Amino acid sequence: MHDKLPLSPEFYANSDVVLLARKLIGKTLIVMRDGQRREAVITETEAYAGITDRASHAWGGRFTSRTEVMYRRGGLAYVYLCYGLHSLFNVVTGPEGTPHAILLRGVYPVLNDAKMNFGNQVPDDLRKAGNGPGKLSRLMGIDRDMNGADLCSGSDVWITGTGIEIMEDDISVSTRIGIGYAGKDAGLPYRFFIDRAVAEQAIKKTGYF
DNA sequence: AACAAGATTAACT
DNA sequence: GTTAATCTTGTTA
Repeated sequence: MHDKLPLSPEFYANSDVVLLARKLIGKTLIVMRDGQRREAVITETEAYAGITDRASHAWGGRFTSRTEVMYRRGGLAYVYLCYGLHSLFNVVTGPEGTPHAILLRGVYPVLNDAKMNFGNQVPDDLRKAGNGPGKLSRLMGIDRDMNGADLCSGSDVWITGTGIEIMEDDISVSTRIGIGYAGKDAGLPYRFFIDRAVAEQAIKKTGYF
């Protein structure tokens, strides 16, 4: 049994948000909700590079009640409502004053208290339940109450580096989704993802449990 | 005070 | 491929 300790503040303080977005692939998101524990391997991320990135909420130095949390130290949660319907979960990164964030866009579930360990037998309806930023939050029980949550305390929501190994060659890179308004920044290669089959094989091969 | 847009999703044709 | 659902946010179109 792994300890599944949260990643440290030092990990999140790295000012290279694109590198961190890549490093989060294959790590495990853990959420405690109503006494229930849920764990899922991160399969898709996008980097949002602070004030210089037209796609970022903090572009041009915008500092509002919504974006305020992005300017705090790395290792906090930034959760906001998108299209009036979906809570999107981000990881704040970089040192204090640098509003970098990483959007989690996909996870593959590995544990849910209600159905116990999935192992190699994840139910069909859950295999795709975390492939999308809005679906991810619904699957894991994340909502805006978690905005500003400390990902380093290991209490409500955190990310652990133990468990899964992903090969560098298995990580795909592309432009980000749904940010056509961002002009030339829409072309930046800031999205990282792995196939579902790769995630399944890695979980199986590493022997997660 | 009013408005347009949005880091999406599911259910259509 | 198209569209409705739904509401907060940042801007003033």
